[in-house]
Amino acid sequence: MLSKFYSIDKDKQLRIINACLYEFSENGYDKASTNEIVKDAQISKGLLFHYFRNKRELYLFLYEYALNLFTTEFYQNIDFSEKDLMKRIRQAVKNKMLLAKKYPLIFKFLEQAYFEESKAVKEDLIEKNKEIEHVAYRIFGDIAYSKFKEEIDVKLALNIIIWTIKGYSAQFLRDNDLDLMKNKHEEILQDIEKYIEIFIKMFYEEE
Amino acid sequence: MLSKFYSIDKDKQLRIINACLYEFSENGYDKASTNEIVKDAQISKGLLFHYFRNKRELYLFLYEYALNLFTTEFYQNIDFSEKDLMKRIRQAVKNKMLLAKKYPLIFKFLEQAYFEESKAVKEDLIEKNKEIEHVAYRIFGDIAYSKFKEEIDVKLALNIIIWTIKGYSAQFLRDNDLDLMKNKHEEILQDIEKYIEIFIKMFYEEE
DNA sequence: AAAGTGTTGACTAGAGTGGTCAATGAATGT
DNA sequence: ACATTCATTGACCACTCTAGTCAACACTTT
Repeated sequence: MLSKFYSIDKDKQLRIINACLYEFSENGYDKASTNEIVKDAQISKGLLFHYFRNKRELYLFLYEYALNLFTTEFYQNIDFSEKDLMKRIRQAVKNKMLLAKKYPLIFKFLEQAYFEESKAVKEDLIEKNKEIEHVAYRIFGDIAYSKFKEEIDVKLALNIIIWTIKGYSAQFLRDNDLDLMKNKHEEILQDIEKYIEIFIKMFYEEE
Repeated sequence: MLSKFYSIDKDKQLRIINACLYEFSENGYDKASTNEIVKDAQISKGLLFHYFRNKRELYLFLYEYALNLFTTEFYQNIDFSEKDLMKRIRQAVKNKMLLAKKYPLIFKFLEQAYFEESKAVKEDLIEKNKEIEHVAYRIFGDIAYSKFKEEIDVKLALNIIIWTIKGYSAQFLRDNDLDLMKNKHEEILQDIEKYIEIFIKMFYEEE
């Protein structure tokens, strides 16, 4: 079915993909309009449904495409020989930011898909996520947790770290446009660095 | 205009309010249907628009109503003579939970309103929030920050604490139904307590 | 020139929307 | 008993927008 889509002009392919990413990330599944997509991609309505059986199939294809592109590139640039948690986290944050800069549309789309509530696709998304969830925690897998203070519950500490970074990101994205992020690259890293320093003081054994 | 609404039967008033809270919190502003509301509240379409000029006015009234009810009751039960941050936070968490239990519909509605994206009301919400934002941070206003370790940046520490609690709540609400929360009251408090203990160890001067 | 493929966009049938208004019912004042 | 006022109804309107279809056209390839 999708072989049709893959065999067409790369330019057109990208035009369609980008139009979809934009429309879906801006409006969510239900409110996204295929009419807008074809207008934006400069193709006819019929052609879109020639490539994809229906809206749902289109969305799920897009999700897989975006997730795959993002995660593979993300993990390629993680140095798994580095066993220190904080250094690993620095890498991950930096990595994610570079990717958000490189693929802003995909980043936005995935952000929105994370909160997608439409009954038409929600279960499919959950299903697809299960397949890769264990991969996501690879970052915290082979870490030298011996550096932690004995009295600290590592699991709780990890949660604090993750939630802090998520909280910072959420606040940042609320206060700034994604396009603006490109310029604030350094600022973000410095902010995160401050938190990481606190975590080191808090959680690591003093040497 | 609203005097009409306030002067009617209290039962009917509540039926309308609850129907609105439910419909809006379940679907967001745009997708919420006034048809569903009147069906649920068991009144006629005309009557709803007799009380409220239009959908937007209805929503904004509801937001003000919900926010007001929630915040006043919330702050009434905060002991402002207690100057220790962690104790204050314990109070706040407990308080919010009791309110979520007492007014689940309002809680859900406010949660959803926080993420409302509809162009029709987004700016109004931001406007209304500005009015009370400074009130929200009263909790952290008159606190004895002298207990903190000297080398800790209090502002960053506060963010970590807030984001951790938010993160925990978000995860909990994702994993559990709101109705289920009633039973897990104690469990939640115990979980939060563990994090608070870590924060005390991390941020407070040892005595 | 025939056959096959890619591509178009006008069109359909449907669902649903917020909001209106002439008509009724109930209650009150005279 | 009548008139006036008010609350309440729900059929109805005009409209928007939707996902998806399909006969027709254009372009290659045979």
